[in-house]
Amino acid sequence: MRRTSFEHAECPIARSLDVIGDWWSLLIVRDAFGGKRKFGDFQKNLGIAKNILAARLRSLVSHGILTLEAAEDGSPYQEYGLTAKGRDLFYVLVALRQWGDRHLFETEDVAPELLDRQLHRPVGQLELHAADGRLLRPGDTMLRRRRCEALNGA
Amino acid sequence: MRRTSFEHAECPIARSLDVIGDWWSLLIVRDAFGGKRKFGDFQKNLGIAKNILAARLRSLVSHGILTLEAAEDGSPYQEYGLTAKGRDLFYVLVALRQWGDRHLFETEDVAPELLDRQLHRPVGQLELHAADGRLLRPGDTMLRRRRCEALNGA
DNA sequence: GTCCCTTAGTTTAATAATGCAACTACATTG
DNA sequence: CAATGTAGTTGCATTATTAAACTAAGGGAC
Repeated sequence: MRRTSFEHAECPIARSLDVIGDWWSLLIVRDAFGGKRKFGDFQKNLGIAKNILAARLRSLVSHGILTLEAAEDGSPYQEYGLTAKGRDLFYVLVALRQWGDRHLFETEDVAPELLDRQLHRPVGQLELHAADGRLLRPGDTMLRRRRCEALNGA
Repeated sequence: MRRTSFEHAECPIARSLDVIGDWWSLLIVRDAFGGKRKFGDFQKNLGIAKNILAARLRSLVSHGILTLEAAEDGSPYQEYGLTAKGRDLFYVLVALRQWGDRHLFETEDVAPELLDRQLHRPVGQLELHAADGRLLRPGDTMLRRRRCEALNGA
């Protein structure tokens, strides 16, 4: 592991990156969203070395992002599935997808489109709103260290 | 570089991760949002090795996420600043922050709070909306390979 | 100008992570 | 029972990261 000094970082971004900030974890989660469930599915689709994939899947399971359960379709093997915590990475994946769409594609090659499953129409951009509903843009926010009630006794 | 097979991946998530998916780049961008601008600021705050920081800053500049310009405050050194492309990583950082907040903190240790700079009140959760305004949740989306106009001549 | 301090890196050598290929284990198919 | 498919593990070479020492350039004190 790297960045040991951040293991108990107070910053949630650093903590998140310690869990899913490596080269493969988010791609595995992306494929899990895409319906992949078996070791071989991930391996073939990602082209990742099998030992690395095994280590990543183990890590994701140990962090409660994936579960490893017996397959329901009768196959004798086990399947990896997203937990609620793993499904909640949806917004991280969408943010990465939309940033990549906006900044990493030329007009020639076009990214696949993210569609609403009901309407089959493109979804909007991720939005962050203030308490009063105003749309917030980059730089419209600040951080405040939250007060720790545990410090002064009760 | 790793994952060379994904260098021209059609998936915008994979492309994004190729650019900012390493262990340090997003933390550097986070600190840039926090006002850090000089090499030493990043180095002290992150505890990163100086050669790695130099390599990452070079990479971020070469990808158009940071710029390296003469400092405005008269100091003889240069400063790193976010470009529009870099500022647009805001949503990725917020997504990681909110996921970490929700899943990586116990009741005892609390993450710093993201506030609206105007109201000084906590911001809402990132939202993804369908074309008709419906709020979309994890799994409510699908992908469609966009059609390539270049293929059939005109 | 010389000495020393700060800033911003580079270089070097040790350590850790990754990738590749071969191998194991187990269950099914023929 | 041999062949095949799935899910890994093991060993080794390659690559990335780290820490520490080193370089270079500017500024201030004298």
